[in-house]
Amino acid sequence: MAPRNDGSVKKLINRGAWTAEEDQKLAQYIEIHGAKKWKTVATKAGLNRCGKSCRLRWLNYLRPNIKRGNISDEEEDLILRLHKLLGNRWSLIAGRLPGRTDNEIKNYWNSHLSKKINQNEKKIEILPISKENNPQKPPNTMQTNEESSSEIGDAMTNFDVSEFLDFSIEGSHGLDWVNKFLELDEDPWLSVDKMRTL
DNA sequence: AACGAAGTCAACCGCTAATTT
DNA sequence: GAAATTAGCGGTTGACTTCGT
Repeated sequence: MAPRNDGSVKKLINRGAWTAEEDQKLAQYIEIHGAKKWKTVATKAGLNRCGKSCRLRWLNYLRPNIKRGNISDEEEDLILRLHKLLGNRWSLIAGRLPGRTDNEIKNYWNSHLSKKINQNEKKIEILPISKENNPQKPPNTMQTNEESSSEIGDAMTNFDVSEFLDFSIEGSHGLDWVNKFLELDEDPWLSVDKMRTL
C-alpha cells in the first residue's frame, strides 16, 4: 500500500504498509520493554509512526500466537454463533477465538459471512410458511441483531452475560465454554450447517 | 492478452472509555 | 473533580489480487 498523502507538511509520519524493518524494530522494542504506552513505543523504537499505528500492527500482525491462514469450519461456526449473541462486538468475538484478531474476524464477517446470511435470508423469504417446518416461528427469522433483540433477549434469560464476558474463568478459551453457552442455539432456522450448505 | 468488476484485507479514522496527572 | 493523555473499539478506505468476459 502506498503511503497516503494527507497534505501534512509539519511532520512526516509514515503511513501505509509496514516494512520488514519497521516490524523488526517494533517487535524488538516490545520484546524488551513490553507493549504499553504506544506513543513512547513509536518514538523509542525509532519508528516514524503514530502510537496507534504501532498498536494496531502489533495486535493484528506481530503479536505472538497469531493464527494466520484460513478460518476453519469450526471457527466459522463460532463466529456466526457469537455474532448472533454479541452483534458487531468484534473484540469480544475475537477474544473467544484464540489467535484471531478482531480486525481479521470483522473482515471475514464482512467479506464472507454477511453475504452468506443475506443469501440465506433471501432463500428463507421465498419459502412458504409451514407449521411443520417451524411451528413457533415464521421462517424469516434470520434477522439482524437489532431485529433479533427479542430472541437474543430470550437467550440472555438463559445465561449469565457477565459470566460469558468474564475471561478469567478457567477454560474460557477452550471449547467447553462454547458448549456451555451455545447449546442454547438450537433454532433450526439458524443452523450454521444450513448456511454452510448454501 | 487485456480490461473492468468484484473480492480481500491491512491500515487509517473518529469516537468513546479508561487511566493518569 | 477537571483536564489531558492513552487505550481500545468499530466503521471505513483504498491498494492489491482474483475472477470473469
